[in-house]
Amino acid sequence: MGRGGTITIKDVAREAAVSVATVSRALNGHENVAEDVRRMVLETAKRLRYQPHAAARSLSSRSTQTIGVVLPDLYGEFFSELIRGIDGVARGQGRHLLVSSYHGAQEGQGAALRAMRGRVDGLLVLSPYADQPGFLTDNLPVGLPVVMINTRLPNDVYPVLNVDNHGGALAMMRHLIGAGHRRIAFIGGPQGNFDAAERERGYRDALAELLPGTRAWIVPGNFDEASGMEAGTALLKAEARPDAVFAANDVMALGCLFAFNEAGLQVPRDIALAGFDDVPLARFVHPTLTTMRISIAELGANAMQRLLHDIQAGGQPWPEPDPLTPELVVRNSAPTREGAVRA
Amino acid sequence: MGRGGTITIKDVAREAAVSVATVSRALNGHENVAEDVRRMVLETAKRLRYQPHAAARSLSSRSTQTIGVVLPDLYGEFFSELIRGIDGVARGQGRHLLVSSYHGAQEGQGAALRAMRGRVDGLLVLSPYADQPGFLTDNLPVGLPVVMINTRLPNDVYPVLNVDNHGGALAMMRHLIGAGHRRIAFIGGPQGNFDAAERERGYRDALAELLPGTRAWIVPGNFDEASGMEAGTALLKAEARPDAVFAANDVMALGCLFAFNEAGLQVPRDIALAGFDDVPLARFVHPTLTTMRISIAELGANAMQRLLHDIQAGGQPWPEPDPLTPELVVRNSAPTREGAVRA
DNA sequence: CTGAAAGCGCTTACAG
DNA sequence: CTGAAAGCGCTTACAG
Repeated sequence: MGRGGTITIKDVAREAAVSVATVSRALNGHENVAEDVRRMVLETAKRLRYQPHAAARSLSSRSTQTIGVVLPDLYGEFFSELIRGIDGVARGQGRHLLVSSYHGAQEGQGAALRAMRGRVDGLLVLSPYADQPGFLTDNLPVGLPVVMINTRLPNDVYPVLNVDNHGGALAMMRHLIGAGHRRIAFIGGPQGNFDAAERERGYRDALAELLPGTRAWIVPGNFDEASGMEAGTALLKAEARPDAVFAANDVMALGCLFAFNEAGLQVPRDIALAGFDDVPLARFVHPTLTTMRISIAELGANAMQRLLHDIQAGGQPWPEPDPLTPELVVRNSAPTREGAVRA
Repeated sequence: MGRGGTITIKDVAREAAVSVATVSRALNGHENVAEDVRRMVLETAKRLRYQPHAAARSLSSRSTQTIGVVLPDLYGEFFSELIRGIDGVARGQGRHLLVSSYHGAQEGQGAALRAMRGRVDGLLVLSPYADQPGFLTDNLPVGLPVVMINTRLPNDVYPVLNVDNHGGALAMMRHLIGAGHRRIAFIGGPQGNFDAAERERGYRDALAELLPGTRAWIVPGNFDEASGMEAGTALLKAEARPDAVFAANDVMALGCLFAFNEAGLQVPRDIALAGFDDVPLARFVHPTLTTMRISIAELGANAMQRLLHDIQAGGQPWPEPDPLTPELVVRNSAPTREGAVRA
């Protein structure tokens, strides 16, 4: 036995009276082992409770069977769902997950990326710094397969899995307009936020296409509840208030709903309201919130699948993966009008 | 350079014109390196973008700088919060996190535990199988530091971080009784669930101590919303309904609240209601829910701290860690009575 | 303070 | 089908 009482491949070899090479082959299911020898080795390994040492195996086989996941944070529903999706695929393939968060700071993320050397076979990265020139290439080992998630990339060095925010916003606008709304205001998201910008672009494009001549009506927000409340209050001050409000995310829609309730307005009778994301709360508020559902877990699962494909395929050229399509969820805050066309 | 274009310690040594031993010492901050040599090595390593190979380092140093986290699942708020707490401490100490979920099946967990060999310096485990004889010892390398989380253990082989569910239930009962309630019903949790059993025990002990002679009034539940609804409906059918209901968790309390609303009862005027956990929804429902808050992130952080201590301390004897104390959160569903003593 | 060498526990050509 | 040996990229006594 090795020091510390752990069983090594040598112990198994000695006990089974074969060479370590044979033990290794038997355990790894190689073809070139006599059937009876294999059985005997397997049984010996089991009896000794032998468990291969992962670091040693990684070092010689140059494969770790683990995938690194580098995220800004591990907190909250979004990342939780993302990890769930990633984990589901990983388990199915017998891969381990090395998760790493860097809590915002750019230098922290560089370190997190560099520390992955020798620990993982590939990397899933969600990063706001990804579009900084050289950031990825400076910190990532060359040749390591990487898939980016929900990230704007300056070039196509790595495949990216995004959400089709533009298409989702278009779909919501089609729904609202189909339900008869014409004066539709939009509550925007934080400056520089990619998701928010894409959703706003979808709003504008829908107006241009479906209600030509209508002016865009956009109030600022920053994705939190308070900003949604403020936006809602501001909208009610307009001489002619909107007949529908589309918030760039659910949390702001919830704040907006609160403002409408405070003002004594009835949603959707007096004013319709829609969000984006389908947060868990969306189905619990009154009225329940019409929104675009994004399956974050699916996003994670797709990214993982793509990464595993890339790891196995080696350096094949990669077609850009399809973005994830959000799904319209019609609830009570913005119902489909009787007889109107379903979006 | 090594194959694949990666830089190894040899490359740094050659470039710096010293031995690999010196490079290793300089990089690891050992004392016995001349200051100018160290500077030169560090600079060379930086210039070459050298990053030590984690597996190689682990193999020779017998330390991985990573902590394994084995959970039943990665899904939902509980595990998300737990991981957040764990991650916070891990980052502070420069440790990586290898997370593993086994989705319920016992065999899956055994495999997850065994696969940790050579990957981690210690393990954080949350397991419903932990009290099965031999389960832990059969699957865990001897000598590997382990801390269990929220687990009932047959003996004290490993330290356990638990939540003081019994004390929490006592505190809630003190609050309800202090608010003047006398007919307090309890909605129980799933059979065999440790948390649920402890909370029920707290309920019973509080009755025995504070309202001697009162019979316990317990309706079954299984922690989900539907069972809370059923329990609430059942309670209203009693000839004399309770004046307060204490549900073993918030989700059931929410279901119960729904049942009361349906029946036209006003909470808390007609009947008070309390839960346990402080889920995010608790502050959004009407009326807001009085409950016991458990800081799951703190539970995770404490467990991680303890584990790191054990890793560093070697085989010291471990005092059982203190359980986490839940905190009473008084909201509108069960307010403190005017003039009543605060719990 | 520095280097040559052994060793960590595996895998994998290379011979046979 | 099997074994002896080299090698993966580090760290760390051991000499000097």
